[in-house]
Amino acid sequence: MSTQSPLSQAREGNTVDEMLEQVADEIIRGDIAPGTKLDARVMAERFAVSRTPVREMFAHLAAMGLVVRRPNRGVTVAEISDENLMAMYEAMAELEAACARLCALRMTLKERQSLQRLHQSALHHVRDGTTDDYEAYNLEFHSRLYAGAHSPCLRDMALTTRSRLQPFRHAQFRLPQRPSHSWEEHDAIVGAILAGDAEAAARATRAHVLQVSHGSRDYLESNRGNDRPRGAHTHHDGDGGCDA
Amino acid sequence: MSTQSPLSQAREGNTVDEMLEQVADEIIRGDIAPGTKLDARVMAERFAVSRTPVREMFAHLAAMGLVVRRPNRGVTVAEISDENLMAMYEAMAELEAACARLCALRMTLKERQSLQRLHQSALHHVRDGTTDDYEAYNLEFHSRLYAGAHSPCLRDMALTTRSRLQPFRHAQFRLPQRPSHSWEEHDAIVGAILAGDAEAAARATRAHVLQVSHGSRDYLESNRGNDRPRGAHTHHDGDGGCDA
DNA sequence: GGCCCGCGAAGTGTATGCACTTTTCCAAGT
DNA sequence: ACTTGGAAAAGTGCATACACTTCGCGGGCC
Repeated sequence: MSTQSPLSQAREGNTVDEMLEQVADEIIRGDIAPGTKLDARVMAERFAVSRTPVREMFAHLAAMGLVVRRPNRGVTVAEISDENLMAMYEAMAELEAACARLCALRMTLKERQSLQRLHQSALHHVRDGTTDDYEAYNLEFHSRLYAGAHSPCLRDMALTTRSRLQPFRHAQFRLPQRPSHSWEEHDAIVGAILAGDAEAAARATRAHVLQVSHGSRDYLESNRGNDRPRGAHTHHDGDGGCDA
Repeated sequence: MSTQSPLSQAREGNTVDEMLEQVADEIIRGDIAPGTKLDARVMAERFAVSRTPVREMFAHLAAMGLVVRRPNRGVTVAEISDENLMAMYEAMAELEAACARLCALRMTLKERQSLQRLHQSALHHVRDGTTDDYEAYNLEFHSRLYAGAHSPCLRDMALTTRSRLQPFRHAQFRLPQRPSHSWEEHDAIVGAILAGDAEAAARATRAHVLQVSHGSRDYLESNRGNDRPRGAHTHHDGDGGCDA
């Protein structure tokens, strides 16, 4: 969108990346529900390009794990089985635990102070109870963990995995007492990091993420009966399905 | 390859994937050196296809991190700076440590026995000194760690990261006493896993991988002066470069 | 003699067309 | 009436064609 370029062909650095960012965001935000089929032609029309760059975007989305491409049957936004969801959360837990461990060892003084400030200032979100606000804080908190590890590769893996999990985490904090529990778990993590206790930070983070995963699973299960009765999670999928 | 289909168009499930597997393998095996430019046209001729599927393959390779695509300037097989190499090894260490931790907790009896057998039977490779044999054992050993964690997502991440590291590990075991040291480090890992000591397994694995990373770095540095004097690692690359 | 500008060739990115596969729907048979 | 075969339509995948960008080179200008 934005600058309506008068020319017609050859740029790529803009075309595909812009589409990719936009569509990926829509999937991650949940605007496009898992299981939806993405038609290459309507995508092409929507962005006023031909099907070729759309196909390339699909390839990127598939590589990110946000969509699934089956040989001659088009692409659908990824739909994760319960087992896979738990497996991904488990990987996420290990990833974040590793980050937290490194945070405890390597965060700069500024980063530690900033983390603590962020964490403390979020306390009123817990009381006021604005779910969206807490979710924003939560996102930022975890991002700080990824960054504080000072390991770009780990950070990227964590961000990627989080992106793939994001479509399945919506309304995660709707459960009444979840924000307060979450904040307390964060508190343990912050404490361990500030104290420089690497193993404790790892343990606390792992526990926290696994706790979140249980929330996600319960939330999904409670919705299985109402929202989509025709078993949307039945594709077996063979391998783990989280190559990324 | 295999069945030389007489037809001409529309199959994808074979065409791109076969090319991808083959080229990725060549990059991983080091047949194509890092920094080499891959010409889309000659690729197309080589596989007797048009440039379209070749481009798709390039997209996949880029997503795997094996090649770098610059806007209008073609693709080159990935060349990793020293800092990025170390960062990737660090991530690898955390990934493998997490796997080892889970191995200690969840490996079946059969897996434990099989791991120990593999490890013990490799002892003679250390003495006989066939580097290739030891490397094969080493690959298998680590693969068992990934699998034994029973976490498909972690396994895939580990395999992906290993693929990206592989081109830079060649002749890693050429250093005289490396196999013997490596075997002893493996021994510590196996011991911890068999004993069910999760944290010890994680520590031992992390230490082992970091040890390997130092070997890789030293090997690269010792070759920097001779093999490629015109500084092949100077691209700054901005972000971490291991989005996976 | 050295630097800069413009032109040409090589190569990348996108559009379009065509071949094949899958799916759907309708008709004929049981 | 239900199932089953097949044909048409929809949609994916590849090839080819074309537009634009980048890099290299030679001639003109300082």
